[in-house]
Amino acid sequence: MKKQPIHDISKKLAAPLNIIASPQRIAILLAIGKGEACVCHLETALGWRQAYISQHLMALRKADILRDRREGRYVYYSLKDASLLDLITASASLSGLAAESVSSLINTQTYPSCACPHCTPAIIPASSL
Amino acid sequence: MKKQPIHDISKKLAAPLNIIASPQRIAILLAIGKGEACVCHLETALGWRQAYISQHLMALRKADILRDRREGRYVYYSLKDASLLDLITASASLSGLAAESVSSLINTQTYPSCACPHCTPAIIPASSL
DNA sequence: CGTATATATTCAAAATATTGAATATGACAT
DNA sequence: ATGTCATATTCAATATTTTGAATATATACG
Repeated sequence: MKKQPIHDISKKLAAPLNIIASPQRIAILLAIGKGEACVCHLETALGWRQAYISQHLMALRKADILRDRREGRYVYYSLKDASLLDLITASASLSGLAAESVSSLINTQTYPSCACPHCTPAIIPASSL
Repeated sequence: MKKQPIHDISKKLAAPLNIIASPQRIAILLAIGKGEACVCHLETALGWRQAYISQHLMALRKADILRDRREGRYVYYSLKDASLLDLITASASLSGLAAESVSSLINTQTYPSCACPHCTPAIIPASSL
């Protein structure tokens, strides 16, 4: 393992963090949680337009943070490394937030095949997100 | 503890992360490490102009990430919460880096009164930063 | 006092990121 | 094939961030 200068390391560290450090993308990551979610689910959960969500998903995928899996018409997204949620939770203290107020928002439910196209508030109540 | 909607929480989470997620500011945080450092030390360690460093220090202080302590002409900066270094180290995996390649860059030395104005490579070799 | 040194601030130009609108693609059903 | 639904992409306008240059402040010292 060759030792890299601090500027190189810092640059590499900053790149994915920078993609994550956006309110919209953090919300997406929490909404996906430990399971997987399709775009239509996120539309419901977050209340944004499809194209807007898709743009952020692309940024996260490009940064190698998300995995995507197509199943028919639906594409399911999941975190490549679920420990990212721990990292986000741990960062709560930086914002003066209790870790619990973050972890309680993490969608822990797994959707082996997400109820879409029935991905509606009836199945995953928006209030729990 | 009142439950806040996901968008509010995400916004609060993103704010400090966004300040941290910059190559320059991560380098500064690593160079400060668990001790404290004055601006002139960072100038030497990072090879940047004073005003440039100061601007980033101000951003970090404004985000409540750094503490400053004036002692005569010198101002010593230190992390308000040293566990931030753990968070940065933990984020290494997101960049495909070994945690050790990051932790080895963290300046662990404490400078109770930093040897400045003798803050030179002779005292803290730039090679170790 | 004036001068020197350490650090902070302001301002504007350049670079980058965000967002909305429009449109494209891919898969399934008829 | 055509239509429809889910998702992706492109493009341009706007907003924000970054950076450099210049300058200001604060402290110590003579």
